[in-house]
Order: sequence, then structure tokens, then C-alpha cells
Amino acid sequence: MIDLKLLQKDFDAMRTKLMRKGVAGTLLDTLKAKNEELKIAKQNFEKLQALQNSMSKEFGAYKREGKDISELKAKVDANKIEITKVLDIQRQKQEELESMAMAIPNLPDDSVPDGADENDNVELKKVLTPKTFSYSPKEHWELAEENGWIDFERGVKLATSRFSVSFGMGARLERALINFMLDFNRERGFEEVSVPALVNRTALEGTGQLPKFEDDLYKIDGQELFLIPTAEVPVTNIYQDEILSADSLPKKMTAYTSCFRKEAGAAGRDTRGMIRQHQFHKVELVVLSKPQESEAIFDEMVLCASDILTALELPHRIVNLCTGDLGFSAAHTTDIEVWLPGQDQYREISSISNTREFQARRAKIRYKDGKKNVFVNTLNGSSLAVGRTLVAIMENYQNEDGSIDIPEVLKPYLNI
RNA sequence: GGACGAGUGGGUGAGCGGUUGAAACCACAUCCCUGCUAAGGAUGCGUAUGGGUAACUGUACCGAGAGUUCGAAUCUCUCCUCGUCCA
Repeated sequence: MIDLKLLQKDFDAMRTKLMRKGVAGTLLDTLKAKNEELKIAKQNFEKLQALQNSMSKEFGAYKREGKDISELKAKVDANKIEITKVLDIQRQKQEELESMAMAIPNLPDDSVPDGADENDNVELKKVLTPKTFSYSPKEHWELAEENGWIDFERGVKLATSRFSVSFGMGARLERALINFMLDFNRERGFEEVSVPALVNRTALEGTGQLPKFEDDLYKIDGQELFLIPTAEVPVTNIYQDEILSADSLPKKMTAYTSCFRKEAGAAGRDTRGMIRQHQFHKVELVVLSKPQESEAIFDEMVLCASDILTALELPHRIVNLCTGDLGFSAAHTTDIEVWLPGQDQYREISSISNTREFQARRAKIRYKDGKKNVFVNTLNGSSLAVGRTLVAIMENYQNEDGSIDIPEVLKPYLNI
């Protein structure tokens, strides 16, 4: 959530930043006005309530002393009617303000380049050079079917479109990748955690998926539970509504989970293959840190994800997202895109974001800084998306006869 | 699924419808005393938000929400969680 105090104090600066991210200026004018109205409504209520409290105390004293209370009671009764009215107004204002504020995205950092969409993202660097093929490299779905690794049709039979079934070496490679990634992250200082795949509304509000993006989530019928779209949600919310000690920070965590996304609005995009599935495996990094250390940790996370790809000898590039491509909760985001020779292009395989205190404010995650309670910074990033890594291995390690070599670092995980 | 019981501040744990934001103990912080492998004493110590330069002060919060009442941690209802027993 954006900082409403800052909105009050430094309205113009905040407005300028949010307008870069496409938030209507008029919306912020309204928000500011509502915030002021709420403040007045609260003050009205509190004044009356203070009066009520003191009269009620007097009431007790009167009874003890055996005084006549009828006059006081009349006053107190009248005041109570006023309170009810004023409280109603306050509640309504509160609700209006909250539903507006919760739908406003994070402020982009000044370092985020302006831009409309992914075409305006800025490449920071390339790692490893794609190899040249003496033949026309195939796309992963073709290789997957040829090798009997992935069956897309039977996935549809079991569930619906955008589900698949992995067999044999395809399935084993997924498991090997998960273990390899978790071990890799652990060696970089990230503690492994295992979390629920279902979460409640509060958790999703904490990380920013709700209230705005409910259509993208699978919801359990009749319950306020949702399938997680990313491990970021449960892992970040582990410390929801807690005040952490300064020396317990940073909390560097890594988790493997399945992720579930409806992919609403993605009709027609990547319909073939396993680039965009409703269910996919992902190993995630999540960090809660002090504000002053979050940028250094961010760089660590990008390097960690990039180094996994390097270890797998997969060419990739690192890209700074522009304002138009930036997610709801992020202050800035770096994507890692892996080279897919079959598609002849780089495709996203990791997305690393610093949300600064945006999520922490929503999820109420603070730490004790001396005497003060301060919001932590939260960061998250894939390290990595397992399915897409498998895609990249298939396309980059393919041979002319359609066979696929196994990356050296994965061999121990496959006992080969 | 059913029957009971319980949910209080970092922890343990008192709380009669009014003087309880909440005893006590532990932990923690600062100070004092003392000097030795430790102990004693003093003070402070929840969160959020409003007002005030500040001292200070208003309001809300005792699992969540609603209700009764002039007044609720304390009574009622609903829900959630945990425990025990039954199916």
C-alpha cells in the first residue's frame, strides 16, 4: 500500500511518480480529499467518544454516591445518538479510502525507465553467447513430444487446456532442477522453507494480488482460500503482522512450490508448449530486509538466478523493466530472459523485484530499529521457473537427431 | 460431523460490568550497589492513529465480527483457531 501520510505531506512528488505508472492524477486528488475527510470524521467521533467515556465514568461515581442520575442519563443518551451517526460516517469514509488505496500500485523508483510495454525494457547485459546451429533448431514442444518427455494432450484430458503430463526423463529433469536450484540458493545463504499451496485473502492482500487481480487466481469453492500464483505469497506472509528483531534480518528464504494461474487475458499467447501453463513449478527467493540493505540484496538475488543459468550453461540476458511492464507491487524489477534457439528469442525465466515497503505496509511486517518500529523491505524473485528452464535445456541442448544432452551440473541429481 | 473446554501484552498467567491498557512473575533496557564465575536494588518496558515544538494528551485494540449497556477483557450471538472426549 502506498504511504498515505506521504501522500498528505508530499502530494506532488507522489503524484508525479504514480502517473509514470499510469495512475490517473484525478484518482489521487480524490484519494487525498478522502483521506482528509476521514481524518475529520475520526476527530469528530473521538471528541464525542471522549465525552461519552468521561460521562460514563461520572455515572459510576454518581451511583456509588447514591446521587440522582436521571439528568446525566439523558445527556449521555443524547450523546450516544450523535456518536452512532458520526461513527457511521467514519466507517463509510474508512471503507471508501481503503478500497481505493488498496488498488493503487507501488511507486516506481526513479531509476525505472519510462516505457509503454516490454519493448521499452532496457537490456543491462548478456551472459554467455548463444551457440549457432548448423541446422534449424526445433521448438521445445516438438522436442518434448519426440522424446516422450511431455504429453500435452493427456494433460488436457486430466484437467483442461494448458496442463501437461511429464514422463520419464522429462519428469526426472524437473525434479533434478528443483533440487539443484534449492541447493544452489541454499549455498547462497537462503534458508529453505516449505509452505502451503493454499492461502487466505489476507495473505494475498498483503503481497498485492488482491483485491485487484482476483480473476487471475483459482479460488476454492465456498471457502476464502486461493491456490497460490507464486511462493512469494505464502513466504512473504510468514511474518505477516509481526515485529521482528533487527538482528534477525535479513531473512533470506527460498521455497519450491507449484504455482497456479488462470492466465486470464492470456488467450492466444503461448498456447503451445509449456511456456504458459495453469500449473507450473517454481523455486522462489524471498527476502525481508532493512531498507538500507535491500538494494545490495537485490543484486545478490539477480546474480544468484543468473548464476544458476550460467551453471546450466544457458545463455541469457538481464533486463531492467520499464514503467509500463512493472508489476503492481514492485518499485523496480529486473527480468532474466533465457535464450531459446527454437523460438529464436530471449524469453522471461525469472523476475526479481524490490517492493520496498509496499508489501510490508500491507502485510504489517516491521522490525525494531532501536525504539521505533519500521517497515521492512520485501524482495522476491524466481530462481528459477522450473518449466521454462526445462524448455531452455531442451532447446539449447538439442542435437540434430532430436536427442537432448543433459547439462553436466544436473548429472549428479540424475545419478548419471 | 457431535459434545465440552480454552483463546489476555515478547513469554507464563491474574482479572468482581465502572477507579484495568490491563495484576504478578519471567524476559528485555537503562541506572545504582557490589566485586567475582553470580547476586541485590531502582526505573522503564504493547500496537496503531490524532492533537501538541515539547512535556503531555485524545481514541481504538484483551482471537475476529456483531449485539446488550450510560459503561464490556468481563454478559449474549456468529465465526475462526487450539485442546479433550464421542462418532
